[in-house]
Amino acid sequence: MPRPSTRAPAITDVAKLAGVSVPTVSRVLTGSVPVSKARRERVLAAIEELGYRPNGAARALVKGHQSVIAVLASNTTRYGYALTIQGIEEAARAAGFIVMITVIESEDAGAVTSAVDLALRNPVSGVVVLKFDPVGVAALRALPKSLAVVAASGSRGTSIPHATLDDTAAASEATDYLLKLGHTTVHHVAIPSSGRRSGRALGWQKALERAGAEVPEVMYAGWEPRRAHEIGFSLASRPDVTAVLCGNDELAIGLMRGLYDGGRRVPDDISVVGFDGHPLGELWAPSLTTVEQDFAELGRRSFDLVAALIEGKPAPMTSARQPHLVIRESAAPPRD
Amino acid sequence: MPRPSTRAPAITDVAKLAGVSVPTVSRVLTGSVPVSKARRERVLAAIEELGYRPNGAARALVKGHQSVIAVLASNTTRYGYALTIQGIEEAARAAGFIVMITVIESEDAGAVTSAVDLALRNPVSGVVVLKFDPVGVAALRALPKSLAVVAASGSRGTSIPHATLDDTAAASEATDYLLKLGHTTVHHVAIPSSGRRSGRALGWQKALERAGAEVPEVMYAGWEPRRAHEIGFSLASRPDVTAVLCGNDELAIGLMRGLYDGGRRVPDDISVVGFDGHPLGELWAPSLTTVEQDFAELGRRSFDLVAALIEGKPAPMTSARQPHLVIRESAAPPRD
DNA sequence: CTGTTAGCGCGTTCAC
DNA sequence: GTGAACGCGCTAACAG
Repeated sequence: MPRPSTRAPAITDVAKLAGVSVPTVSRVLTGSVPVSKARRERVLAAIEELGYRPNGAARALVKGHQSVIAVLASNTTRYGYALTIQGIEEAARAAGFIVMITVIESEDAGAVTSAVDLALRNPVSGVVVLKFDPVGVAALRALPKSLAVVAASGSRGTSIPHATLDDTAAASEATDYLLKLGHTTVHHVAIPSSGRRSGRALGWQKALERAGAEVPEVMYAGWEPRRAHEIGFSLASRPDVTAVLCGNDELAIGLMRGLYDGGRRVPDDISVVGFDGHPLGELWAPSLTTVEQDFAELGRRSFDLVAALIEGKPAPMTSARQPHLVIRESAAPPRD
Repeated sequence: MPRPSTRAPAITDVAKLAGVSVPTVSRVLTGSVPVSKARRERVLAAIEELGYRPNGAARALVKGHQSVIAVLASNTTRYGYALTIQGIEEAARAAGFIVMITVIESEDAGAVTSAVDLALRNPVSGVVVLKFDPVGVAALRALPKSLAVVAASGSRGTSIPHATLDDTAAASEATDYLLKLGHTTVHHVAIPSSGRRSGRALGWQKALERAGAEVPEVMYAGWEPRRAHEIGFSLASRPDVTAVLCGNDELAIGLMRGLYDGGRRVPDDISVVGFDGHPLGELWAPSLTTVEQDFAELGRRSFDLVAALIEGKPAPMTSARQPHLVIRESAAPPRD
């Protein structure tokens, strides 16, 4: 069983082997100050031979922070979350940063502060909070103001910098589409939201109001496709429901199966539109009409934002590629 | 725009405010040595007032390592990968560790070493490699022997400690099931594998050989459900194919849609069995018969293993909850 | 129980 | 260009 045994080589070892002083090694490492070619090469050779790797903790101690950005999220596996994190990691790695992930299991104050404490125990350069839900909002509140913090979110920010995906407009677009198809109104099965009402629910409601259509009560499904399945099953016995906009694709899929189990057909009896652009949506039968969102891009942008904050540069206010409706098979004109 | 401005409070600030020496503060922090109640409370109050948080880099410098474990993976969003990472993070957080994630984009030597260097620039206590594919294998090779390293994998390990999910046996079970249903043989659509052949392919082949059934050529689909869709579509015109075991559920879903588009019905015309237990599988129509695997548990176990290595304890050789077949609707006896 | 002293590995003065 | 000296924040090893 391999035990961490031999001490990792330190800069002093390199200096000794190369026959130079420690600062000289440091200089070739950072490239801050020129070093004579001969010495540089000896240092490089020594580094190579020893397999030396600078100690990040020592570096961080000197510089005050390390090239690490913390990501705070309530979940890492859900589609949008996972993709956003992937985008953050990708951009971070390209910039020589590494990402630490800490999940916050609930919006309970204890869970939030203990997770934040754990994450901030390391001298991170900045933090990205996935503000897709109430947990994200709570995390933002618990973060010290002195840090470089950005939120990745669906809704626009307040005081702290936000990278956003405007799902409100996209939800309106999807709702308009269903209305235009001839449905008298559109129902909404919602995911948990960061505010009183998610951007998606807001956009849906606005579109309905603008069209003078009735605004049905929102059905809350949490994150569980199974719950959406139940909702779908019960909706199957309600002939007044002809179109449903779902808070995300997993719910849409659960809903469609519930509808199917209840004896209703999509899109013949009822139209369903999802949200996010989950890769399995297009493989469903019927394939899922949905609002595609570029979460990876949101993640990259979030990183760019923190990076700018860290360097004290003005935040690059380039807006993200916005969500857009992708028309497939699951929505159609109503029956009659 | 909030810039990182005011220096974070350090232990000296706390000591000064509490009117004690620095080591005393350290002692109440670590609890290593008893401190008189009066002083302890003053220290605690000062910590509270200042919002002090110990600097992990400084700690790491002293202790030789910090409470950080690095996770190396080729991907963070695919179902099994994401869940394993979730499990690692969960166990790590419970133990006061935080996880850093670095993705390795390809098995190309450059990509591997640069990612490993980036990850190890920080003084991690240990590392977990997701050895589900060739990239994981390459990463393992690039890691220094002096580190506490464990692989989370489907296949059993060689020199380094492994936490495994025995998918070979489970693949045999699934294949046996299809054979028992009356299929003369079973085809296999494979994911990329960490070895020449994945455990899943191996188990499938073994079961076939044991039963004296013909072993068809493996169809490689990569990770893309779309590719499985194409395979399904082409398989639709091959009446000799009556049962397919897929390397994962996403492929199974893509395959089923391809079959559907090619005019074949599942399970009437053809049986399909997936792998992993993706939550959307049960919502498909037909719901997907699959081999469920507890990836989160694999992740937790992987962390427990590194944690043990770090402390120099013998590795806890408790075996993980093993994958098992979940029978649903997508597999049935052949037509004739 | 407590304060003093030393040192973790590195970058950054500052002299030469 | 280069080396010597110092300090980042913290804990461990000593004295008391």
